[in-house]
Amino acid sequence: MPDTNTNPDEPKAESRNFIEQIVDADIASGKWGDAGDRSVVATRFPPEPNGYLHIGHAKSICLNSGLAEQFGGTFKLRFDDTNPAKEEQEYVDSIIGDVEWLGARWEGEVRFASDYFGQFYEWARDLIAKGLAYVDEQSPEQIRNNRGNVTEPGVNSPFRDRPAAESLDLFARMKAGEFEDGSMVLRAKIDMASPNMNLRDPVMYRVLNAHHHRTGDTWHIYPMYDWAHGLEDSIEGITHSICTLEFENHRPLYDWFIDAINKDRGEPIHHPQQIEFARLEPTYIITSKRSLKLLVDENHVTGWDDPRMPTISGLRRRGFTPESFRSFAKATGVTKYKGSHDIGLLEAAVRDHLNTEAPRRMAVLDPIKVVITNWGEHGDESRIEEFNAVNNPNNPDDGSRTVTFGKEIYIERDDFMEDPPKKFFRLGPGREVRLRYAYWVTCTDFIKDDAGNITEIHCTYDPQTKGGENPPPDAEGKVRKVKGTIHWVGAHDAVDAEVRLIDRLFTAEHPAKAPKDDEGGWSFMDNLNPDSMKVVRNAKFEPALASRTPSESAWADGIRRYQFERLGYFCEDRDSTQSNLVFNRTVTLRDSWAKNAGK
RNA sequence: GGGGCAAUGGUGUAAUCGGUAGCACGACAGAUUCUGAUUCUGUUAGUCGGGGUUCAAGUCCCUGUUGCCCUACCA
Repeated sequence: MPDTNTNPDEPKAESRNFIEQIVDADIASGKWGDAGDRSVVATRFPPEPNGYLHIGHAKSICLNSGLAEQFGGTFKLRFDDTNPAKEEQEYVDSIIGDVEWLGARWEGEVRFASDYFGQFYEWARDLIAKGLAYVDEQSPEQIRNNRGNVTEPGVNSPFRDRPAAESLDLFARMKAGEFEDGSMVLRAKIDMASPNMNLRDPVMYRVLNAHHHRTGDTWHIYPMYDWAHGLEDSIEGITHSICTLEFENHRPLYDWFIDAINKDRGEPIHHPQQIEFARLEPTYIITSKRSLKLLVDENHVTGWDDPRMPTISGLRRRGFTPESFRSFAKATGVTKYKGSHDIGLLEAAVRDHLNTEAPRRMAVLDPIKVVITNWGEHGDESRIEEFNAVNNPNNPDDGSRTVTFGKEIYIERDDFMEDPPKKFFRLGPGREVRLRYAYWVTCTDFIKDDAGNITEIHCTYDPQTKGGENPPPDAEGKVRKVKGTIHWVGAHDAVDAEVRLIDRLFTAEHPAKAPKDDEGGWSFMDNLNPDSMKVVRNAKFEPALASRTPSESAWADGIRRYQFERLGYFCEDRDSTQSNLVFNRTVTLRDSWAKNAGK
């Protein structure tokens, strides 16, 4: 047996993902500073402001900011705004809001790659002077054709060996705006025969006579992502430059650029370490920004923050919490394996959070009227009785509120069956159920309209069950039992409301994946779920849902969230007004009855 | 015909020097319950294939297979 000096009573050390292990090793070896100094860890989140952030970005934010937090290092927020054609201020604003909402705290000001354009330009001139870059006047087509392919080497540009002075002059004139878009580029002089296509003299700058959302018209050339990105990280002193798997083949290029700048240089510039991990790929969701933009532009959804969208703003509007994002990010792990992640994990995470935090309320989505026929036999027929309802049985500190009961109430249409099976624990002719917090009632009759729809149910109540309590034992000592408890809302004080029942936007587990027999006609739009949002306009709410009750604590983001008993978790939509309440369903409760009924 | 990366239950992930394959979600059973929720208990099921080294292999070596990425003046 091996030496087992571990104490079984000691909690097992938390497992570390492969990135944490790298950081641990770097700190131990003193790679970035004094050995053991954890505060040297510097990470960042570098979005391009060309769309709204989605749940995959949320994971990256959690990973990067979480690492900095865990080690006591720093986390920065930087926009990668190197392409003026696609980027807009609206996206900058939404992204900042999303990162804040998630709870990630960045160091100092928000940064922009465009702030470093001058530095990039100087370093590019330096590379030209060293004979490591050149201005190429080939057309885009020629450049593409001369690049070769994965098995064939490319051929050198005829401009590759032009004198540095000539390139320097041309580069200055490119910057000055003397040339047309696409007329020439600055290329790194690496190796046109490299098996890594990224090293076949990649383009560093292109002529783009375009207006930039921050630098205006000062530039006529813009750096390519591959040239800029590693330099941005270098300038900001990023130690661990975390990105997704598809950039693995780019890492040698980023290393080459830094080495090229540092060649013959007195004080070398900082050389970040890039680490790639597999992006989050949740089921039933698409995360391509292009596709998401298409959904918005073609009005398949109402906007980037439509509650069906996998964007952070959409999921927030749907009711998901920052905590649920963080635990989802943690649950999905950090690896280099490109799998897919069950969206059920996100739903489990938000249920878990909301179960402890969300006050309970009663709401009837598809109301059917119930008349208590013997209400007048035990007192004034018009009387209203008050009952105490706890806000959260799992959290006694949440207090309670009052619900009121009278002769007429509403229950859920689903909670009554004319001819129920034995295992149906709800209402049916002759059956008795508990109305939560109120009384036990027995169905004596029901009324149908000409179309055969049930329009009204008649019940008697048992005054001995006041508050929903069990009735006293009978003469033989037996206590009557009831199998089911259902929710209800008093007809006399019910508040009308609109409820949006949100379901997954796509019906396919992998909506972006074309079927095998696709011959080109397929589109991810084919997988759109026609029932992704059902709007219920005649829901009945208990009055305590109309506004926040005094006993209720406010949510950090100001969004009111509740559990509607037996239905699910819901939050108030931003369309909601005092006179027209609108709620979104975040997620249903787990429902083993519905699951078995479906079998 | 090239280069890079990856492979552990249904899904996602752990396993420190080569030493009991663990956790979460799900599924299934049962208990509790004024939410068919929650909670609790139990069950289920896994190291991509083939060789090799070793007392001992998810882990080391050889070899094969499968999947993903790479030929924008996008990021």
